[in-house]
Amino acid sequence: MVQALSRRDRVRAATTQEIIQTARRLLVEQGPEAVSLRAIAREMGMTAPALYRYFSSHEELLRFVVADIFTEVADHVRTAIHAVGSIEAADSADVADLMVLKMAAGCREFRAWALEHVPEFSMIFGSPMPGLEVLHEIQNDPTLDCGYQFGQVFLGLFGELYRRRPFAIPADDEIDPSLREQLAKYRQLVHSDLPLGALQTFLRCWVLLYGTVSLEVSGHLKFALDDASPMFELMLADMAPMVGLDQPLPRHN
Amino acid sequence: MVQALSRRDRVRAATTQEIIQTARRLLVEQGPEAVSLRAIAREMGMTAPALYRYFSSHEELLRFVVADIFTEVADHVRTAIHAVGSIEAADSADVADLMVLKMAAGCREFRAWALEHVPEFSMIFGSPMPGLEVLHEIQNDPTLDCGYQFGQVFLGLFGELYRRRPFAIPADDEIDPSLREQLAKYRQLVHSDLPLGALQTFLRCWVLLYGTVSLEVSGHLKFALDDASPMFELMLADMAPMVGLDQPLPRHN
DNA sequence: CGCACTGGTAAACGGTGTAAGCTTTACGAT
DNA sequence: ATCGTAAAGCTTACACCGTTTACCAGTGCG
Repeated sequence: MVQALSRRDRVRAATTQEIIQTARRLLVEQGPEAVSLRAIAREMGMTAPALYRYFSSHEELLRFVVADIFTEVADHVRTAIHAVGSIEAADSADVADLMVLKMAAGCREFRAWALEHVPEFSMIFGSPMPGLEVLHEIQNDPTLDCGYQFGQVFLGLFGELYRRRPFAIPADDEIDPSLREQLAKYRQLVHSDLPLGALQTFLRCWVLLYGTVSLEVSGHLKFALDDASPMFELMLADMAPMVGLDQPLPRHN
Repeated sequence: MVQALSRRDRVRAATTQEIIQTARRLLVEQGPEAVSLRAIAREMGMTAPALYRYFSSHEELLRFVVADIFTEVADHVRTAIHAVGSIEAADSADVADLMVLKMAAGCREFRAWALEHVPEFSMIFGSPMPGLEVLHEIQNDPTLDCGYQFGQVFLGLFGELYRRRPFAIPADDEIDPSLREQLAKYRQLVHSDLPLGALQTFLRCWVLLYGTVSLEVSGHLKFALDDASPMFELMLADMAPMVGLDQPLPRHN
């Protein structure tokens, strides 16, 4: 099924990638408004309409940029999780503890990456992309897949934590019926074998993590706090009991 | 000190208001990109440069729009809180319960307003406005005051709840020193007499509420849920113990 | 009356995304 | 090896955008 790439196709892919990277550089160096077709083309020694050979519109180009950012943050979080230690190297009794450490490391890395990459973070998690409703109908939307991959990083970790050291989750019949139905659909979508209650807990954790980081990064906490890191740690403390810990998610030094 | 407005000044204020309302209408009907000076002017039967008689730039106009939206959502929440019942009419024993109902009503109204006014919500709580850092140094920035007023609605309610039925809060020396310092500054800024621990709890509640609503409105929960209302209710259930309740924040019918 | 100010205009500058058409280059199949 | 074709540039053009400038019709006031 998969065709070997011809030389021309490889050149094309390389150029496509270069366009995306140029767009990202402009985003970081000069802000979101600077990411114009003309600016990108200028930066690459081309003219703006030439970019239409690679992307059908400005918006599509941006969606590829978003996808690129998504995979980067996913990689960062994955790496941070992995750096905590490997499961094989640990005593089987310590494995559960290790998973907890990985969880904390993943969350903290997510925040750290966000704070170091504010424009990128705003791009992928900021206000709804123009034409978001339509976006869900697009077939080859790269953001969907990359967003999915990103979610899998956290969900995979969460699932493993649950398997290694099961914590209290609501039984199926304790879950709001409407929510239960949606969770079932979601479980199927992400090919998970976790109980619905675990998925509910997972989503609650994600809301907590996203809300805290997003609020801090967007600057909408500045009215009260200059440095929101203590609030982030408090959030982690809130998250701990959700996954069956008495202690806040510990630091891994 | 306050001068009576001359007739001309009243006309001017009315026109200013009409510009803002036109901008809001365009925002709602045609999305954020449609709020251009030319479009506003066209809509009002004027030309774009005429708007410069009222606002010094496009961005300043937008900041006034944001301020307008802020006061509207604040009014909505305030009204919803008030509609639950007046304190005078209640038995003194029921007053505390009443405050809890008001709290729940305020949070739910905030979400309801956000869902009914997605473009406006994205405008005031979305990704950081271009040049946000500078924004804090502007003197007559209307968004600062209106954002403050908005915060006071929730903080006032929270404070009254705490006074009527004090709940467990961390003592000053249990608070992270860095956070304690910032909370002290914040308390002074908002002229509150609440203990620092209460302010910390308040901010945690706000992070929870904002994060949940923002995630839902921006559509970044769609990957899992079509209807996020059950998650919102779960969030309210999480919030309840923070303010000393065993039961989730009850509904007021 | 004359003067200054207010609130509008049109024109223009440099910027944007995008569409259309033309040219050159280079690959692939015959 | 050649020829057709498609890819990947280019230029030009259009309709927008925010903003500045210069100009002009009123209005209110000394």
